[in-house]
Amino acid sequence: MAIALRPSQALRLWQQVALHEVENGMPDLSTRQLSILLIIYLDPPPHTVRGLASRLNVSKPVITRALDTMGALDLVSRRRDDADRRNVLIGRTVAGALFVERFGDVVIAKAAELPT
Amino acid sequence: MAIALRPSQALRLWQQVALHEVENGMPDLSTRQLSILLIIYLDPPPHTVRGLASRLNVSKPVITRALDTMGALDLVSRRRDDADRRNVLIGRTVAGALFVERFGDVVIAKAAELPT
DNA sequence: ATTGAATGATACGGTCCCGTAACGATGTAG
DNA sequence: CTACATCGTTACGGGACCGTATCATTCAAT
Repeated sequence: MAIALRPSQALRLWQQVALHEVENGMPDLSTRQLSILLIIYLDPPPHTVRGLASRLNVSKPVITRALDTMGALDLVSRRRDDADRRNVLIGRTVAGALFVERFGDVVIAKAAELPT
Repeated sequence: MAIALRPSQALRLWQQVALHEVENGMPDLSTRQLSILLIIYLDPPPHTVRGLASRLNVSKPVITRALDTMGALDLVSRRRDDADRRNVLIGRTVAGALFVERFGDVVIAKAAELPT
């Protein structure tokens, strides 16, 4: 069944989750970076720079730079596609999977605490 | 009643909302900026630089810079406190209220579309 | 009046990100 | 073999943000 939220609940949920991330010193990801990360971890592979750029309606360098940053944080990985060596396949990492899983837990916890 | 979310729903919700913001070219706010914005619009005033820095567990310049950026976007306003002129009171703007309201609508819409 | 505390802003060097344009590497078609 | 297209990356000048330290302004207490 669909999830029904009232406006105050929706905004409060976002606030509580964002606050939790900031308070606990998690990486200060932008909306773009978070979008990319969640696509990689929620949608079926393969993921390429061009595919992500097209889906997000942004330029390719935006994706490259986001992958640079999140790669430095060990949240995503890159490797060449052996079938077509022009492509770069973007993959998951252990640290990234843990980050996403923990993030989901935060959302669930804050949703459970929402006032009626 | 509390909102119960399964892990896949929680993460998918975040993904869909983030994707919607990026696709539609909304300001690419960081988690810190979003936290500050939502505190200003959800929590009762007054809001000060020091109070926000303390609540978010970050330094004062972080708040000043975030207010600079979001002020340039006309999402928040600043004015001196006449009672204690050391303080700066952070307030809402029409554009900011519209942004937050629209954002809440996006969350509600994406939550309603979540698969069971 | 003087001292000290408190507030928010600014300066600094450094890193990240922006949009646009060009680039090297690789693949494809004639 | 020679164009040409595609892919991801890099270059560029500019802006935003970082953490730390310092600043001017304002208030409070002596």
